[in-house]
Order: sequence, then structure tokens, then C-alpha cells
Amino acid sequence: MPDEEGHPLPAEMDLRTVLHALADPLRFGVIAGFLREADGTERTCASFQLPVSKSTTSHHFKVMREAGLLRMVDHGNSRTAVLRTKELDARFPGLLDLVRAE
Amino acid sequence: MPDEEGHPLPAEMDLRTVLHALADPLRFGVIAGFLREADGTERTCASFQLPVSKSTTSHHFKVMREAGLLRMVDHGNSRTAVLRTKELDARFPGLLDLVRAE
DNA sequence: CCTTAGGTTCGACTTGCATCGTACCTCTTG
DNA sequence: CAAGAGGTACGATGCAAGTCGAACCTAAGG
Repeated sequence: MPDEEGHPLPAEMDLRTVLHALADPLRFGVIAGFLREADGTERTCASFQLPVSKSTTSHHFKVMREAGLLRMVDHGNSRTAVLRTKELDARFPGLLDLVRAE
Repeated sequence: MPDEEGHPLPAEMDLRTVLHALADPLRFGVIAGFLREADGTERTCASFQLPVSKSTTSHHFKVMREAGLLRMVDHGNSRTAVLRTKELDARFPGLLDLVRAE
């Protein structure tokens, strides 16, 4: 089962849920943004400056987190998100490459 | 531009549109159904016996057709759908493998 | 201790999408 | 020509999802 922050294990990740998460333009842009950075790059939600309110931004990150795309890391002061590259490549080989190619 | 039946060329296919088409359970099931058959298999919309009305079935096939997943072939009496395997593999390598692996 | 920065949660609103029934189209077959 | 099979188009409806503002939480730093 997902942990207290809603992160599913790779085996629990559902392809349709992931596809739905990626189908939204803003969320797709966030994942594409991570793929343009070095693997393991951590970023705050705010750093993406999405053209929506803070609460909507939080909602989108929750969808990605619960789909298994992102992991939230607590740093005391600010929380950061990191793309679960390794786990996604193992569970859905080729998926991130498709996003990267776009 | 898409032809008169709404089939996009591979270059016109949009990944997000394809992901959205695949995110629906019924549509995902149809594509998965095609992948269980021999490549090039043609099937009528009705042959899937989706648990929805005829008009809803037609709607779902339209979404898949306009995303580029399916091509409709006119046979005079009945129209059949066929998965655009080659074009999809070329445009989005690995995508169909993900669906197949599910 | 108060302020600020970064996120979350909640309730409300609004848009989008799946769904349906009805009507219509085309081709085949009796 | 009428009837039936397979699909499409359209308008209406209901639910899911995106959006927002306001209130709240935690940690850092003056």
C-alpha cells in the first residue's frame, strides 16, 4: 500500500492512472521539465511557476505523486519533488523516453 | 491535416492526445484487445461488446481514431477498425509495448 | 515572537467528458 | 422496396476533474 504521503510502490503503479496524470498539459510540462534536468534533480513545486493558483499547483503535484511519477522529499523548510526515474523505467520501460522525445 | 475521416498523419499525432485516449478504461481495453490479436486484425466496433450504448461506443472509437490509434476501413456493408501498429511504433516507440505488457 | 516562504486542505464553482436516446445514413438481403 | 445490421451525428444530462480563495501548517530567520 502507498505510504503516508501517497507514494505507491512500483508494483502498485497503474498504467492508466499514470497515463491520465500525463495527459494534462500542466502535469506533462512538469514531467518534461524534470527530464530536461539532470537525473535526480530536486525542485520545489513553486519553481515551475505554473499559471494557476497555489492550491491548484498542489493538486497537480498530488495527482503525479499518487500516480507514482514524483516523490516528495521533506527538507524541513521546503519540500521538493523528484522524478522517480529508476522506478518508472523499471515498471514502465520506454514511458519516460516518450515524454523526453516530445 | 487529418483526412475526411479524421485520421491524423503520424507527424500530426499528439502524445498527450494519445495518452488521454488510452487513459479511459474502455478505450484501453479495446487497444489491449487488438494487441492480443494478430497484427493487422480488423474488427467491427460492435465486436467488442462494450457495456455502453451504441452511440457511446461510436464516440470512443472516434476519440481513438482522431488520436491516431485506429484506422477505420470501409467495407461497404460494415466498417472495421484496425490498430495502426506500424505508424504508432514509428511515432511513439515503446508505447504499444507498454499497453501490451499490461 | 512574529513574519515569510512553501505546501496542504477544504468547500464551492465551473468546465469537460462519458453517457444516453433519438434520428439518420449506407449497404445488404429477402 | 422494405427491413435489418453497423455506424454516425446531435442535444441533453450527470458526474468527474480542474480551478480558485481562504484558512492552516511547518520551518527558517530576523
